[in-house]
Amino acid sequence: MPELPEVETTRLGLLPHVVQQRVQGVEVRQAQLRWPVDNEINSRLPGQVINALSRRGKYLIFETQAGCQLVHLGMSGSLRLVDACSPWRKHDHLQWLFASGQALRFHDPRRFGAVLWATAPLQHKLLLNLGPEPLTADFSAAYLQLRAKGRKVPLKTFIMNSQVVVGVGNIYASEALYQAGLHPLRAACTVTLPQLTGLVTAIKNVLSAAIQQGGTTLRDFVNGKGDPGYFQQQLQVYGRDGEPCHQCQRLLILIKINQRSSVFCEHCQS
DNA sequence: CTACGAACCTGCCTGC
DNA sequence: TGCAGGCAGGTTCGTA
Repeated sequence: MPELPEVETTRLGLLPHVVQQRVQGVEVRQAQLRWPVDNEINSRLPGQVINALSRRGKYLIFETQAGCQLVHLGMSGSLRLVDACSPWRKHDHLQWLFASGQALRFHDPRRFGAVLWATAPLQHKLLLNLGPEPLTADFSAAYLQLRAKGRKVPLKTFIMNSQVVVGVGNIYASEALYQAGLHPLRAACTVTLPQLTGLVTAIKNVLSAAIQQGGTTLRDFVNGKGDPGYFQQQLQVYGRDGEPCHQCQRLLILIKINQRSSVFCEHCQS
């Protein structure tokens, strides 16, 4: 479900309801997620005040004086604010109870998500080697050129690698490559600097637009308040295989790249 | 170092 | 109606 725009949408939605709130209690009903829920969530988090809610890549970081809770939504995870006494739904695995009487529930049918604890989150093993944030100046064509040197992997695989740049998942990689007119199978090292410039611009454009629209809802993504996103109405290629390209009217092609569906236009992307 | 496949899980849709 | 198979927004890990 969530790529960077969905995680950011979740963060923005939760921000006013979570920051400065004291965690009164934690209830873990299913600790077996991608990795077992860290014990510190039970032992150290209760009683702490959430000082800030930040994001690194697709990780949400709940900051407290005692340490930070990291939440990754995986493929199907979502966080939702509910009334503390509202009934638990199937696949609600965790709840954080706040002094306000609201509770934050972690819902994740596939359990690919994670809830972890770190005293220095950016030094955590899973965050330490992440590439730059796509919406900062660190993510530039010059940087990409440096990283692409000698890499023969498909361009789509390259930009979906979180060590290269964070936050670009299957939907937005497909959209950005289409917008930049670049073929998803192009070997990364063959892309010229002007083309990388266009690609960087396209990635920033697509992600920014998606955040503005509240993310993409294909099945069940909702923000912290339970609202869906609207960016799916602006998808140009993802999920449109067999339909006409909006630029040339030829039919869009679907191929598998690393077991992931990749839709593109053979005529407009090279 | 790079590249590829498998693995983690459940739900939903398609076709027989 | 039932069931098998394939698919899904992510990421790590083991193996060549």
